[in-house]
Amino acid sequence: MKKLTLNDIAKHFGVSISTVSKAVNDNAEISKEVRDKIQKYAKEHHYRPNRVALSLLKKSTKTIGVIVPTILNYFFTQVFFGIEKTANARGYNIISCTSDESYPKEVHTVGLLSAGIVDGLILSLSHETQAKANIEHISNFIDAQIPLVLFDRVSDKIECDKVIVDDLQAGYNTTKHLLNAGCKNIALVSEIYNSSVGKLRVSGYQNALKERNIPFDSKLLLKVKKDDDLELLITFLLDYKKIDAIIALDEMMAADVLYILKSKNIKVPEEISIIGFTNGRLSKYVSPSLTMVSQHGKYIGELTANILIDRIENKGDFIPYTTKIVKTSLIERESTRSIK
Amino acid sequence: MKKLTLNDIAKHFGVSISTVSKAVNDNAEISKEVRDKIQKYAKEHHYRPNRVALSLLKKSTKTIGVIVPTILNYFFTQVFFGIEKTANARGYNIISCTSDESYPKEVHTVGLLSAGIVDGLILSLSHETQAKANIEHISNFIDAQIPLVLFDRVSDKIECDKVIVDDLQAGYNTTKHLLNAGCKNIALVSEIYNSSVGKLRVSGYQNALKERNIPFDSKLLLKVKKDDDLELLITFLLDYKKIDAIIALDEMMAADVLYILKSKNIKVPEEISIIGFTNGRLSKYVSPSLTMVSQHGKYIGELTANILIDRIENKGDFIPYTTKIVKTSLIERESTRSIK
DNA sequence: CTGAAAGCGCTAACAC
DNA sequence: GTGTTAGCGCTTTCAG
Repeated sequence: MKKLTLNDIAKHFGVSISTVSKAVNDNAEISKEVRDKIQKYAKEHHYRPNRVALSLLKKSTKTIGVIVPTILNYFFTQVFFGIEKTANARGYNIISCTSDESYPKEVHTVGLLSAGIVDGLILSLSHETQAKANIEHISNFIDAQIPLVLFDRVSDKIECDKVIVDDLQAGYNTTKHLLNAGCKNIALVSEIYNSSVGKLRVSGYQNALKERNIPFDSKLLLKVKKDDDLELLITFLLDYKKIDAIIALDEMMAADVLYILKSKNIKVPEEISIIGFTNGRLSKYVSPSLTMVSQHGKYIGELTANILIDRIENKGDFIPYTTKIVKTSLIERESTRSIK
Repeated sequence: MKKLTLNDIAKHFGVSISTVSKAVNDNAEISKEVRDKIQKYAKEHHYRPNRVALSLLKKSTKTIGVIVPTILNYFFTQVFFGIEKTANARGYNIISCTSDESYPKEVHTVGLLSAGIVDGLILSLSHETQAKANIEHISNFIDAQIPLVLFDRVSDKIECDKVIVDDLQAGYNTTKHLLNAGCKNIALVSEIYNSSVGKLRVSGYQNALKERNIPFDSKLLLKVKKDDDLELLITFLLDYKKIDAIIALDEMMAADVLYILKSKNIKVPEEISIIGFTNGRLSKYVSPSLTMVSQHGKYIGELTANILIDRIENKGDFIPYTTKIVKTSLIERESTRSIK
């Protein structure tokens, strides 16, 4: 049985198409009998109004686009989960896309979503986009008058609603926590040194050091590229200086660091403490379990979706753009110790 | 600047709307000059044909729906990743939905997606749906003539393309592996005892036992409900009998079991071996690292998407439905040992 | 080479 | 209470 349309039903009963439309929408204009018999027929034949036609008419698709750099990362999965949940609760569907950290793919996807298929867009910039700092595609999107909310990986050059993690503070807090615990030489490993997020965390780290008059040593800042051998970099680091603690800007990386240290028979946390970012499942299960910074991904997703939908549904009266800053929490586990 | 339409451009040049349509589509019917100037204008003003209007006209949205029970699970995330990748490569977008293992939510979502917004659907049944075995919503969907591919959690009662994991064989293989290693009393913990997948794995487990004339002991089969205290169940199990090995049907559960055993000072694998299902990130990082069954999630996603898109693009000539069975691999790590 | 018109499925004035 | 009509943005015959 092919998809049923209003026209089909109208023909079947020998009435006009608008009568059927009104009937299925339970419009009181139509006599009770006619309404009932049409509704019964519609139900029996599983009539569903064509949402594409409705979208064209109403200029609203009730779907929102989501572009994240990758889904294979606990933080983004969490955010995505939060977005999906609140969007659904508010009657929206999600079109989900991945930029794979690639600038051209992001440009392409943003372009695609600007063609009227979404009522709004949630985006976290790809690493490459942030490195290039080329955001023309975003400006074009905004010009098309479609609401946009940026989260986590944002850009100052883009004017729109934003939800960000308090990464400066988080970098500061973690470092301070380690300093307070008696650590002196604190290294930091980052795979996202070009992203806004990575830079802020490093700044926070530097701020905490400066406060204690500890000079920043760039050799303690490990910038790890995709295919770099982390083990080798860590080996060099340990040869260079006695290290008390390592901050890793990613959960996997924190686990990798732990793994490498263990394989070198270095005791964690007795000899070196580790703190990682993104409090996912790994951190709890490795041993020693890892002290982590939680960014509250699910909450960020919910907040982002709510801000976007509020703006979608409020078109007309312009509300100034806001930037919400979500605080992080330090989840203390076994990978950090206090040096007396 | 509001979204530009063909009409706007037509007015701007004082030509007809169909001329503009042909011009932007680079139709040779239109003179080179006119084409060029219109194309130039369109590009400068970021004209993008409204995809909703196109969808209505072409009766094709170039999007496919994906409904998974949950995204917060490594296997489904992997499958999703595979789907997204190949769908994008073939020019399709993804509308992603989660059933949250809930029957009503699945019914609702399937209904939503049957209203013309997707060209096809990829679905893995929710736990509740499989328990209830009520699949009327799926039948209705199929009646609407929209291609459907089921993966992993499928149902015999539904006639459509399917991609499944060879769970019977996987259950058999894991059990046999443990038996060959000298294990006698092998327990199995499952949170998905109502799902097709869970049942098949248990059948495979039973087959392997039967082959060795080991009677199946239902007390060794732990059915864990959402809020059950796993630690307590394991304690009872260990009190009941000397256990040589535990098979866990989920990665988190395997890690939990490991955790519980360690906390009881039971050596893994010296005293008890563990094999888990779903080879995610956890398994590699816990210690001892876990021997796991890999279901090749990404490949399943790619395969599923390809089958669906082939069917979408082949409408007309009917190809018989296929069921593809994807074999699993056992990834041996440190949580299993051989008893001499 | 360009334009008029129909139509995808639906809703909402506005007639009757 | 029911029907007619216009139109959302686009493509595609078919005339001119």
